Amino acid sequence: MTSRFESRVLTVVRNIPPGRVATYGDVAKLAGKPRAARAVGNIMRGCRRPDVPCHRVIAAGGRIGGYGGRELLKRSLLAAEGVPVSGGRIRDLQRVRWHGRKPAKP
DNA sequence: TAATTGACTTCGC
DNA sequence: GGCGAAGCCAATT
Repeated sequence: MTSRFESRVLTVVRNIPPGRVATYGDVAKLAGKPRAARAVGNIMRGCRRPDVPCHRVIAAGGRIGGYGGRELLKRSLLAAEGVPVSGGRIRDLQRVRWHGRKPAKP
């Protein structure tokens, strides 16, 4: 906790605009470690803060992670933000995929 | 300090 | 399309 990487990940996730999503790999990449997708997941698990929209962070291929159990709380939140979701999957991932236009300041 | 675990990703069968 | 194995990183025990 409170490691550099974690701060960066949190900042990146916080910068994800509404209606957009990013994969764990993308967040990791934006955080400076393109292969730290697992680590990102771990950080998310321990964070769960209101200032960090963890529901906008999804798995690769438009799949939802395990957050919220099997009912996929993320799905509802994403759908409510305008993200096209289909049975627990993002319909047009490339369309809503966030590219990090608002980079964090280290 | 070392080993295990997990909200991951990608390739192969 | 589903299942398994290998690889990578941080947190936890």
